[in-house]
Amino acid sequence: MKVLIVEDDPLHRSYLNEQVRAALPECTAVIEAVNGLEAEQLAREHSSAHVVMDLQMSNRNGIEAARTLWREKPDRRILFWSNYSDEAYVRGVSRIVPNGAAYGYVLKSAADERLKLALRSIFVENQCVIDNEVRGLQQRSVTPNTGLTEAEYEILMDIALGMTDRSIAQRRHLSLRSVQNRLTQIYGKLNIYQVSGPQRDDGTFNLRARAVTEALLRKLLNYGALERADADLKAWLAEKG
Amino acid sequence: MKVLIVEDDPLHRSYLNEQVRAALPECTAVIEAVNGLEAEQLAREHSSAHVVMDLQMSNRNGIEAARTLWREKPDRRILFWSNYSDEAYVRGVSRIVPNGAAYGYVLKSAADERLKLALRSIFVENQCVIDNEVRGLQQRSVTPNTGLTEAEYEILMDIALGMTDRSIAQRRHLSLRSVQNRLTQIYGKLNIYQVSGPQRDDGTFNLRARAVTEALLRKLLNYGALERADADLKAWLAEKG
DNA sequence: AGTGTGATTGCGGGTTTCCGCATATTGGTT
DNA sequence: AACCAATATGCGGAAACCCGCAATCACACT
Repeated sequence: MKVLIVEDDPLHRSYLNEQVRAALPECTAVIEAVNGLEAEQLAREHSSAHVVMDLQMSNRNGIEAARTLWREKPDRRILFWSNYSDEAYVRGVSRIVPNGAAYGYVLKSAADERLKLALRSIFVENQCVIDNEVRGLQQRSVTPNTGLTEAEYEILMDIALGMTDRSIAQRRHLSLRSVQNRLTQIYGKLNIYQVSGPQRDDGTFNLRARAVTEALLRKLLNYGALERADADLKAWLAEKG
Repeated sequence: MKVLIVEDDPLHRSYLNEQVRAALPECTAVIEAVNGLEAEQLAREHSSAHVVMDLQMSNRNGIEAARTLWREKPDRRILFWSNYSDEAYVRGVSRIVPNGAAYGYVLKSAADERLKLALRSIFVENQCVIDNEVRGLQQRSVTPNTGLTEAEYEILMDIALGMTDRSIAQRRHLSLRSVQNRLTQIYGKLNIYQVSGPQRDDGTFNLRARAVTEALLRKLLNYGALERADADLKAWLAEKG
């Protein structure tokens, strides 16, 4: 068994290396990459290697790299090891995981034991291991009342990118009014109407802009998600001409 | 000499501890805090201690903590040790550093030697040490053409928070038109007008929203800055009644 | 005093956002 | 087939945003 470690922080990288060797005595080789780009190359050379990687990295982050890895080999086993349980990350991951692939999501704050267990479960037993905290998010986002639906999330990303209602309508194949309807739903769910005390709909807030802020503060959105979405948008703009 | 280490990541914390002891043999005690809140308390108990701390922490981040520390003791020496050189952080720090205080800003990616040197310069020689990369940002943001002025940055934060033109005018004691003028300046400097190819002022983008996105992507803004600004805004709203 | 640059403000008007109201359309249930 | 809830669409209007134009103010420099 070979394991590819993808992590930009040197301290964390060597810690991971240590843990992997301890947890997986059957592992014959540990390869290290310091960012997503390098990971994609090394993964091609070692097509049988399992992967454990960080999400937040400069020069191709974990989600983008994973997307590539899985596109090239859908049964690749990947363990995500991240500092954060932001909903943006969780959505990002669960959006790209191929059907039936085994993967894991462990927080860096977890104890050594938990990490080792996850390593064995995924790489040996071929079983998914999702951190409890993360699991909670996944549940909630399906429940309608609390979280945003996939469709709403999509529109939320679009206004976060700075698109107008009209261009969103065009991109998502909706009427202008429908886009606006979705927006009002989003505003409701994010509680934009009663920011700072009830009955405050004086015009202190621009709803659309405030929604984005609120989403960022709640970690529904984060830098990585924006970056990816912006790249997608640019691609769409280009093909639209 | 006593040194207070503030860092949430255990690996980084123990690394710092090691480096501090190696660089400063005259140091008699090393105290550790895992977040800003704890740091504030421990700093009160050890009022002579110098501080080295991370910026990105949950439960009171480094900038907020530093603001408190400096308010209570303006000549406290603080070395910021951060993963990132985002302009948002740099602005955040240089906005709160008291007149004449010695402080430092070193990136985590720096070599051991650089960190040790910085520790000695600040804590022993009482000299400022700013990482070169960071230094570059400080310069640029003063230069008018490239970066935003302090006034523009302020307004940018306000729209990022989702405020309307009118409430911004009220908050900043400007006329409505002046706010809008500043906004157009910002749009210009952030290149909102020619996103994705020149001569594209079709209505694909909502300028105000796009400006925020652009600022986030360029790391003029980040989560921590938003969080702080949002707290300030809430305070203002409360006092306004 | 005189001059000039740059920020501030007012006015007007074109565009976009936000939303109430009313009317399809869809998909699933009884 | 009848029904219901959720969603999509169209219309119209109040408010907000964006900005060109022009007058005023502030401040420095000569």
